[in-house]
Amino acid sequence: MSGAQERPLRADAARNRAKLLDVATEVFATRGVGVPTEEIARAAGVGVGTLFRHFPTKEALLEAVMVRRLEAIAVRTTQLAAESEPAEAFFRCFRLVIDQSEGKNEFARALAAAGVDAHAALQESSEVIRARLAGLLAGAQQAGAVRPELGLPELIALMVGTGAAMEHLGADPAARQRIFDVVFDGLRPR
Amino acid sequence: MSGAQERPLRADAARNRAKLLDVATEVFATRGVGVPTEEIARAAGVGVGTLFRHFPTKEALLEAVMVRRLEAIAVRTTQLAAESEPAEAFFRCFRLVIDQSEGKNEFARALAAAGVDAHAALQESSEVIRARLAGLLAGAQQAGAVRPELGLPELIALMVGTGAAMEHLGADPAARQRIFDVVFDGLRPR
Amino acid sequence: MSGAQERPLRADAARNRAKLLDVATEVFATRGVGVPTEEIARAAGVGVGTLFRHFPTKEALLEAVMVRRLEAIAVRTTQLAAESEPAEAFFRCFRLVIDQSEGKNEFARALAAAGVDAHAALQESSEVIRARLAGLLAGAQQAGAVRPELGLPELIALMVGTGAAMEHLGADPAARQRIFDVVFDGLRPR
Amino acid sequence: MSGAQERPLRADAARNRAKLLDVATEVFATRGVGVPTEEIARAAGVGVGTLFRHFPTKEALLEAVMVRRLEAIAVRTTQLAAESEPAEAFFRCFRLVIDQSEGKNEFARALAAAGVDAHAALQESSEVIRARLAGLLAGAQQAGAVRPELGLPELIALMVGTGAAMEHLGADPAARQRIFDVVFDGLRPR
DNA sequence: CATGAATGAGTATTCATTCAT
DNA sequence: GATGAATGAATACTCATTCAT
Repeated sequence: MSGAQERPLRADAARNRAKLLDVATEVFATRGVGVPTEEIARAAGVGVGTLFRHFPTKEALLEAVMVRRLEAIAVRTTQLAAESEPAEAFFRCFRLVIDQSEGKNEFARALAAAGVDAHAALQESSEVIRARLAGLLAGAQQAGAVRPELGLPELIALMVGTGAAMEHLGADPAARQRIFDVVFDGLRPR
Repeated sequence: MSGAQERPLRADAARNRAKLLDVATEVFATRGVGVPTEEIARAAGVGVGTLFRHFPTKEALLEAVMVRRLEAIAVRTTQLAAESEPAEAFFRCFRLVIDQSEGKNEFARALAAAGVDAHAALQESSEVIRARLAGLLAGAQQAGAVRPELGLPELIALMVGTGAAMEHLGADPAARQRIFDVVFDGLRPR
Repeated sequence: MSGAQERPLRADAARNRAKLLDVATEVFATRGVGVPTEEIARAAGVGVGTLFRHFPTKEALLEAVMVRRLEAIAVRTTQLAAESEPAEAFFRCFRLVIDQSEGKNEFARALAAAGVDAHAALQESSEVIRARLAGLLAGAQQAGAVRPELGLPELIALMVGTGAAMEHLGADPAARQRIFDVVFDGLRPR
Repeated sequence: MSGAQERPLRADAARNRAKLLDVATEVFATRGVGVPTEEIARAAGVGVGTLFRHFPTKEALLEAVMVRRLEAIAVRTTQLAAESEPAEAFFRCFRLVIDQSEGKNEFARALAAAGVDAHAALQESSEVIRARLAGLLAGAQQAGAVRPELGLPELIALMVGTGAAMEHLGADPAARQRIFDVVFDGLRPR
């Protein structure tokens, strides 16, 4: 169910792969996707060759980074959905998604990819999230906590937009809260 | 009023400059800022040399594009402010800004530049807009149409975010309207 | 006698031409031949078009600069030869040539061109100088003031070399004199 | 002893680097420093990328070429100084320096760099040579073989100048010898 | 498997020269 | 004649990707 079957990777290879993902996540988030592959490899303590062995393309690396993020979100989302009532779960998830989107506009792209085209590998992860979000939305709407006319596309667009707003706003927590106030109040019926 | 005086520019030169700006605006918006300068020049029907005569740097070209956008917005904003009552003016301007932001995330950058630092040339245009937006915001707040705790930074962030949301959503007018409903309702007090 | 016949040039055109030559001489000497034509034109207070009307090529401009220098040297050389005895005339001319070669290695090139290939226009001026130098050399040799085995090529090479040495040395007059002492003593028989 | 330690470089990499240096030395000497990097790379049988991997800048390549020349001269100079008496050592070194300066005015630049400022990397090599030359000069002066009033700057200038003279003169060995006669006799006291 | 040297297409920018105004 | 806008070939340098060691 998760693409082509892969042999289990030797321990060091797995470590390299994980380190590359960590470094790339950090680097893409803080400095954008324009950073040269060599630099990422060096920061991960491996040669470029190794990077390209694990990820045949720079784009593949970016994709893997996004997938990992999406999967993390999917997991947390599932937890939250289990822990809380529908309405609360919905809003906590919304907030979670935004808070996860630290760094540049890279995550916006990730979500955008989830919503729009999505390369093969992303497809799967984003489908999971989309399904989860759809479920949360429906639950919140049935609970009368969210405007009933909103669809999944609008929800995702609002998440992307709120993420962009936060990114532009910077770190001021009070201001961030005011943004959430606006969006969350706006989401409520009437 | 805006820096060194410039001689009026020959007719053909002015035409080329304008064409370059138009093409660059379009191209940056649809395909991002990574598009080669040569391609922009070719699309404008001139040689690269001409492009670099008018804009000494690719960045200078981008800046000029943004300035033109900001100035257009400033003008329309002023008109709207004069025509309507405070509350209506505020919401019409908000919508105007978003509707002007067609194409990729390029406009988000323009507004971001307006909100953050911006090179010298942008500074002026963005100051004008910021002042105008501040005035509109204050007016709408005094009229009781907008939450009083919001400041200019939050307003700009919300505009950037709403633009991003729209971009991600695509053209569907009903869905766009639902986004506006959320944001505008959220902006209102209580 | 001086190449193709030219119509006498209108007064302003002649002024422009002279100004361009002056500026180019200065600029080539102080900043090398890499300076853009536009800059030379601007410094002369004319447009590039005018520059290229007078000198169809950048190289042609450089050539004209050299020719003027060579002609000036030829004139001074002739004067000196008339005023002094052979031996003194020789050494005064040598010194003159070196002192004229202010600035960069541009004059070395001019003399090199005189000695070696020389584009058509240079040919004539350099021939005049070569003849004059040959005469001075022969006179000094007959007067027993210069080693009899030296030929014109060696003399020119020594001038080029002394010019290069001076250029490298800078302005210190005492040091320059010591270079002259070495070369002049070396030129004497025995 | 000379800056950061460098790992030994793989065999093929070392070969490429050496080939590039050889080619650049030849090409800069015969055709000047204006030769395109691509051409140098092609002549060395590598891609441009390889050239820029070894020398991050065209200027760095030129510098490396000069350093190699200076070092070679320093080595030979030291040998000669050890083999001969002061006076003979001085003149043999002078001749050596000149004979090494084949090709255009490129070596003049190298020596000029040695005499004037020079980028960091050149500094060291040129210091070695300057010290060696100063020693030779002092020795020859104490032996009464060279005019006592000459300093190191004049000596270097004379070398640069003699090199320029030779370059201008071409290959004729008899004529070259006559130039040496003039300069060497001129260097002697009285 | 890991390494990092090699590759070369791609990009912004300059500048001699031409030509419409 | 003079002007300076337009041209486009040329050039240094970057970076994703391949492959010999």
